[in-house]
Amino acid sequence: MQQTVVRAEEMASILKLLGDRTRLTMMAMLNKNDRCVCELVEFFQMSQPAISQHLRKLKDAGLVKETRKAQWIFYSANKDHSLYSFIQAILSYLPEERKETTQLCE
Amino acid sequence: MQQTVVRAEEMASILKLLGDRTRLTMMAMLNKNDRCVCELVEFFQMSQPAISQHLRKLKDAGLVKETRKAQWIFYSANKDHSLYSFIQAILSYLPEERKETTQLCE
DNA sequence: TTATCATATAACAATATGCTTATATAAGCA
DNA sequence: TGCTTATATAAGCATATTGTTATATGATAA
Repeated sequence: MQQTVVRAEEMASILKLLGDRTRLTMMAMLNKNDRCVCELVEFFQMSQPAISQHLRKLKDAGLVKETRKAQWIFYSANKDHSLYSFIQAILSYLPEERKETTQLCE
Repeated sequence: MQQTVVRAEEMASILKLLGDRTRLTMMAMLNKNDRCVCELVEFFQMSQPAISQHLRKLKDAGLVKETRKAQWIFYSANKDHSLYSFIQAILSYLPEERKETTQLCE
């Protein structure tokens, strides 16, 4: 199986984004389930703007994508990202989420 | 094969360190060969203190180790780091170094 | 409509980061 | 010893990062 090759510059920018506890955990969550902003605010116990700003960075890098459903915007990992397999490889080292947080908005 | 499980906090701090083009490339180099500081200064075309400061961060995290040989201090990846397999997995996505830089000091 | 809820964005402040220059330390050599 | 080379550390500065509060936007519901 041929492994993707990632340029150092590009890899560094992805690692920098994931090099933040909140964003890393967020990516891991969004890699398993879609989540609306309010669920993330609830989960991380952070202000809504703080969460939105983290999501913005992940979105700008193409790591997550959004889908509007009625008044909510759901985010999820962008599995079409050209380096998704790399990201997946990193996230695979994280343990499973402890409490399987229930969907809040829906 | 059982894969190491890494706490989000700890993973984030490693990713943050590797989320810098210089340190990432440096880790990849040191994972293949020992290098003295002067070689890194030469390679990265950066000031000696700048290189030393990056090395310090990597060393503080236990990612690299140093060995003095006469007047030179050689750095190399610390393969005994408890999360070395994780770091290795990340670095494995980088392409091979183009020009196989020759040893400068020795 | 207008009010409300969900989210984004702007402006700002505190702190962190990554250089720079200057200086300290430690080893080798004349 | 005193000079030189290799490296580390300290101090300072510019910029980046990450949160805060205030406000804008967009959708739903009354």
